[in-house]
Amino acid sequence: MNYENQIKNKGLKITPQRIAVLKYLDEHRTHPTAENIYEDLKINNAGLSLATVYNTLNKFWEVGLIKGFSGNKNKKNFDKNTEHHSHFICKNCSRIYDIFNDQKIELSQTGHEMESYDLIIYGKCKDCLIQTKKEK
Amino acid sequence: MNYENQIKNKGLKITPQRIAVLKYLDEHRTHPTAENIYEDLKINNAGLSLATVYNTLNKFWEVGLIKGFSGNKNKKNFDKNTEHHSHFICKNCSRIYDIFNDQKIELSQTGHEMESYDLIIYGKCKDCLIQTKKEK
DNA sequence: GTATGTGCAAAACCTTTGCAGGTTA
DNA sequence: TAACCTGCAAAGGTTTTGCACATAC
Repeated sequence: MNYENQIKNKGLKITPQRIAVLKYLDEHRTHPTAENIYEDLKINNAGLSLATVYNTLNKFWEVGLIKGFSGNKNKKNFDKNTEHHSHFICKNCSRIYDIFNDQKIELSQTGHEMESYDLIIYGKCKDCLIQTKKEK
Repeated sequence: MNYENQIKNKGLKITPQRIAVLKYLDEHRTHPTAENIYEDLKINNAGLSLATVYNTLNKFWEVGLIKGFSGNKNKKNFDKNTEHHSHFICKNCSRIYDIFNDQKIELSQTGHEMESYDLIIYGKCKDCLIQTKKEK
């Protein structure tokens, strides 16, 4: 489905800014922050403002087009919504990896009702592990 | 183990402020924010500053005495570190529940090395579910 | 005695908001 | 046309920092 329709299907109006942000998130699976998106897009979209990026991200999140999560710092990272995946954050290089895992998260006998979850796994990533070994 | 020793064992100096913060987190399993802690403690610890609460929390987090996570808003919640537990956040009432689950989180065939994880489950809590039923 | 921690206020930082003007359906 | 969206600048809220003083070991 093209970007216009994805936006339209959620009952949102189509604007060039929204298309640009959605396209960006679709093409950059690096879990960018609002600022990352703004910095990259403002070059080609003269006049795009950071406030609009935030507004757009929040709207998209609200309707489920994307997901936001709090990674390393106090910044939020955004991700085009691909259901049921988790994130691995390397404590060394801070890169964020997608983890597609068929592990089912369960909420046993609590009486609560699960709607969604965020799973963030911290550790040392493959690349940094290799680097460490080389240094030894 | 008493608070003094827990702090000392991590190589940190013992100060009245640190003991107070650690004690507070031990006795209040409500996942308070830095501000919650500060507001409650300043009554009995005249002169305790918010900056010190932040410094202390960050130090404790660094050495693993406590854990921080980003719950609902843009605030951080803190938690005395009890290994292997997750959090359930009610989308309705915003309460945060501890979930002790023997489910093992695995990181299959990625090549990365897991050190820890944060699992936050969102949904509707027991109490709010009952409330909803009553209203019907 | 030296390294570390604390308190204060200011700064830094991220995110939201009000409003006027512009755009979409 | 009516509702919605954008951009700007300003405000809001949270967290960090610099520095002088105090404290722990």
